[in-house]
Parts: sequence; structure tokens; C-alpha cells
Amino acid sequence: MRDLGGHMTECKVTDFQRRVYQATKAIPKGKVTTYQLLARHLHCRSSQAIGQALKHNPFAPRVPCHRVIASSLTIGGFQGKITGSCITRKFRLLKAEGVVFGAGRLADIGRLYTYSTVTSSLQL
DNA sequence: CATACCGTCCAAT
DNA sequence: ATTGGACGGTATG
Repeated sequence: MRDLGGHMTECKVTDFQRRVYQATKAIPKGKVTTYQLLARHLHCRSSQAIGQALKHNPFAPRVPCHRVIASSLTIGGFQGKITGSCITRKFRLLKAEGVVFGAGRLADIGRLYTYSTVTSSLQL
């Protein structure tokens, strides 16, 4: 903690993490993305770094980290845990946004937000 | 600088 | 389904 003598309204975050929060914040409501998709969007090859950055999440709930799941469409983790009541809360949050899970997996793949700009050509 | 940890991912079995 | 290695970034010494 180095913000001792200040308003401590700002947490110490690196430039990389800032990008992660920005991208996570851009996820539309009712949709979810994966750590890997986020990593690729940020040109990062490690999805772990994404999860680690989200885990700190000093901007929660402004940053909807609960909208980020694993690439296998599994729920992933939440608040630093991969199982327990935290995950239950994550399910509930997603469900409240219209994202339904079945057997621990995302039921509707259409809810996946791929950061695709859909740019033209070959959309279907 | 070296080591260990991660809300992960992928390949092999 | 389970195991183990990989990769990028952060934290600690």
C-alpha cells in the first residue's frame, strides 16, 4: 500500500490492467466473454494475466468481471475463487442479465461476446 | 535478477 | 475425465 497519505480513491494499477478493465467494461449487458477472447483482444497471449487482473478488480462492480468466463464456456472463477458461494453469486448475476447456464456451462453460445467487429465479409 | 502464483488454455492419456 | 505443461504478467525477496 503506497497510497497512504492520499485520498486513496485511486488504486495502483498498471497500464496492462487498465486495458483489461476497459475491455471488460465494454462487454454489453446480457453477453459474456472469455478470458482468452479478452486476451486476444488485448494482443496478449496469456489468458492467466487477464484473470489475475480481473481478480484485483479495484473498479468492481463498475467493471463487470462476472461477465467473463472460461473459454470452455464454464463459469470460471469469481472474486478470487473458482468454487464456492462466490460462483453461485456469479451465476445469479449472469442469470439476472439473461445469461443462462446449464450443467455448469453456458447454455446459449449466442450470448458469447467475441469482440468481433463484424467488419463485413463473411459474417454468416 | 530469480522464483512463485494465477478467476487459464491446450494437448496427451 | 484427469493430468501436466505452457505463457504472459504481477508480486515478493
